[in-house]
Amino acid sequence: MTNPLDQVFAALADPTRRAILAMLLEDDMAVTDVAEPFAMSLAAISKHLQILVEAGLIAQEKRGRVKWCKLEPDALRAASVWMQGFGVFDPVDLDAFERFLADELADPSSP
Amino acid sequence: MTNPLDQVFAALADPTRRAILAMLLEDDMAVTDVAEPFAMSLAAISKHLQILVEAGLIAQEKRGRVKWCKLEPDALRAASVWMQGFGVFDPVDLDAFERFLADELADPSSP
DNA sequence: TTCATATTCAACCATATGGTTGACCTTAGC
DNA sequence: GCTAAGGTCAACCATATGGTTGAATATGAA
Repeated sequence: MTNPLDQVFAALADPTRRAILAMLLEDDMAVTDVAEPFAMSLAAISKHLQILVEAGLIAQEKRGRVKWCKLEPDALRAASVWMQGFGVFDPVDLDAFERFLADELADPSSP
Repeated sequence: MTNPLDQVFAALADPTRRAILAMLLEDDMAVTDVAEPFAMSLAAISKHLQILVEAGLIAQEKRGRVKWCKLEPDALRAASVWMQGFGVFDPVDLDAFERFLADELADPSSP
């Protein structure tokens, strides 16, 4: 799964990870605090966070023995832009969007 | 995976399915024609289409022996709204879209 | 009727995913 | 130094996913 959009959408497909993103929207959090409301092990949450990092959706920074997690909206933006190409048809940008689609279809790493 | 957003994002996580959606943006298509550009069996494409139907992203209608597939953008819009809940971008961020396109053209290895 | 086309079904396979547990490393505090 | 807290790692397990093939079904054409 090399394609960045693959990783972003796959990361968003899990409700635990979407809930984590929503929590981080409020504020930056430590890994243990992220895990607290969930009925699963810390290791499981740690894995979810790793997936979010690899998708570019969050960033982590270690200060002392605490690892802080913060939202990283750029990857979300790319996915949102992809989706909005379907939902919103602006005559001005339709040509550009079609070029983008042609590009994605032509890319051998994609389909 | 009961949550509709789970299904929508999981459906979008596969590059074959995103390419199918892009094709259907052009026009409605029969299953066989959808499958034509892909290097995989018709049965595999049939499964991908079923996943897109269950996610609400496309609809299928059988006329004669041909089953037509058409885009159903409402489910996409729901996912888009979820992402916009993060508030980090406008519902229609054409600037972001243009930047995204520029990046795409500059780096064809990452659609 | 007979044959071909369009599509799905069923069984199977390899790999990915999401979870567990217990051991491990690093850092903080006493 | 000793102990505890914060996280990760490794091994494992069950199930999901994405693909295959061959048989089956339904419709259209001759």
